[in-house]
Amino acid sequence: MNFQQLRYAQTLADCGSFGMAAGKCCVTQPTLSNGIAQLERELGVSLFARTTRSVQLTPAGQELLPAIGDILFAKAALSSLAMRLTNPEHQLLRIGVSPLIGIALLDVMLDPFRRSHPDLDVVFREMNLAEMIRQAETGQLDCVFGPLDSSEALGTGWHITEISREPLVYIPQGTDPRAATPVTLSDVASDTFVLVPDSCGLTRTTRLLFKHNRLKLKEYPGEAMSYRVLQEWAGLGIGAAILPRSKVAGGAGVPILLHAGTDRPVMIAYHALWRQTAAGPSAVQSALYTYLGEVAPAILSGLV
Amino acid sequence: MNFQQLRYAQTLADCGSFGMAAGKCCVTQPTLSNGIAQLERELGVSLFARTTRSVQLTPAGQELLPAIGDILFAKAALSSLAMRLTNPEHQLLRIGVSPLIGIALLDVMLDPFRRSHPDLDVVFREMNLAEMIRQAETGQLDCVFGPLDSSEALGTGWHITEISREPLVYIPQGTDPRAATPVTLSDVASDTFVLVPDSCGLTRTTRLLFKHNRLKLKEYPGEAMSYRVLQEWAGLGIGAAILPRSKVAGGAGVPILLHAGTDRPVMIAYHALWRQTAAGPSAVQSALYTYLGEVAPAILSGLV
DNA sequence: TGAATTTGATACATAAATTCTATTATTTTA
DNA sequence: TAAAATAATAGAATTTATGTATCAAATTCA
Repeated sequence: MNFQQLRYAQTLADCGSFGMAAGKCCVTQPTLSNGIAQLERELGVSLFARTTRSVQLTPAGQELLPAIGDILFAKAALSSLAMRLTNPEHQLLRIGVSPLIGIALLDVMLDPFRRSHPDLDVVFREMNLAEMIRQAETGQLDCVFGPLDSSEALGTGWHITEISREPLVYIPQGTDPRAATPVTLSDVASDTFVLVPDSCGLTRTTRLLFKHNRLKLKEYPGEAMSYRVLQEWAGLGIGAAILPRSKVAGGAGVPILLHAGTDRPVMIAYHALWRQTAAGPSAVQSALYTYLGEVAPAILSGLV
Repeated sequence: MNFQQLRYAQTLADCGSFGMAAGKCCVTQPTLSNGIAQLERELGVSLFARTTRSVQLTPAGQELLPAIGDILFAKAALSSLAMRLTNPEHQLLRIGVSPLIGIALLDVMLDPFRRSHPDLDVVFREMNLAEMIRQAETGQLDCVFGPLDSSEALGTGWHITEISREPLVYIPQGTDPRAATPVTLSDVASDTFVLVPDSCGLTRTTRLLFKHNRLKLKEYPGEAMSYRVLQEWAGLGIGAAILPRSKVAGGAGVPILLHAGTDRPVMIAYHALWRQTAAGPSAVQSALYTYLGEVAPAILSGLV
């Protein structure tokens, strides 16, 4: 096991293709292919299910990928810490990201900011929403991104900025030939819904949505391991599902927007969140927070 | 940077000699020497101060070593997680250790336990006491070891076992030619004391000790970076110090035991701590907890 | 004071690994 | 059925890591 192989695995999970991941890692496709094979051999499990047309994470891969991310995060932290010892100008921003938003999107959003701060390292960590908030609280993360609710019960001293929002869509159970016209929450409240594990924040958002509309959410007892699996299960007739529009896989046709009581579509809001420290923010933190309020939403609105 | 080099650095920091560390890592001394040199070159800082007779961590090394430990901990977690996927019998115990106790000691203490559980991985993480307790609370660690006070304010559902205790010794300020007879706390309460950063638990223990005896602790404003530095500073006349007996470096002569009011020596107690989970402990956890109560103290009493 | 010992660094040859180019096998697409 | 796309394999070249032998410096002890 080496850091290169772990980076290959992380990139491949992002890209979904050996060739594309190889390009991103600046190596040839066989090199990446070998690296992944070697890592899988050492761990004793297949991380990726390959067909000649696609690559997907196996269930084992989905379980192990966060642990791989932890290693690379810790490595980046070490490098950055060392950098700061030789160059006190050097700054580090540690950012937590909900899997619902994903590192890839944040990476694009913060790209202009990173360019304008050459002495800055930004390290991302994709993790459980609750754990993320705890780490921001203890100063282990400088900023976290996730689907927060406005009614969020946070302690004092938090700053919160909405950076983007998008509509939620309804995935009907089975191959429901329903026209792609919006449905209201009460229309579908009698369905049984398949949910993902409550770590990214989507499950909690869904539950809160029903609660705020005074509806009872009927939950399917099993949990889908990914957004893709969620849709598969819905297609197989196991239950209906609710997803942000950007997470709906392409082949599914026109998505069915969810509406609350009136004509208003139900939106999921993504927030940036950070905690006010006693010492006050550093210069780079201040710059980031300004950027998040002013520039970032414009970039995201063109992407999501 | 690679995992081998990080392991070299961690082992070297433990051993204090290239030759011994090389032996522990099963490589030759030049290999380890090269590995360390390469790591230092990549990080851009010296981690170790070498003389021809000894190796010590530099201040930079002391700052970076925990980050190195984090990487190796994350790697062990990944390996163990993968192992459990192929062999469900396989168990993982994640153990947090206060720097005051040190991984080396725990390693020896748990050795018989590990031998009797072949399908068990034990990974150690040396860290801040407060952070450790938090991680035990959220289930990220199975058991933590540190100098807890009996008056410790913990939530409900915690188990706590004393595994060992040892006397505290008083290091006088300067080359005080005081006879090595015990002193009482009130004898020395007027001294100014040098302390270490409040992460291992010794500083908190010292403060509590004074508080419980209704004495005011005069603290030197700077912090010594290690127990060795603490003694150096005391020797230089910067202030007095209080240390567990096992942490006193050899050359200092007969240590001066601290007594509370009566003849009773002041002891520091080391505890094992774990949190009762809703699901109840696994078989291996139960076995560990029994071991900690019955076998471990006997082993430790012969070592500390 | 000086020889013996201990410690870490260096040089160089060898062994191992990584990576690349070229090619193959398989599946999907048109 | 041909073309295109994808991942795996083979083999050579390169790079990296390791071990043996040796050196330089400091300490120990007679």
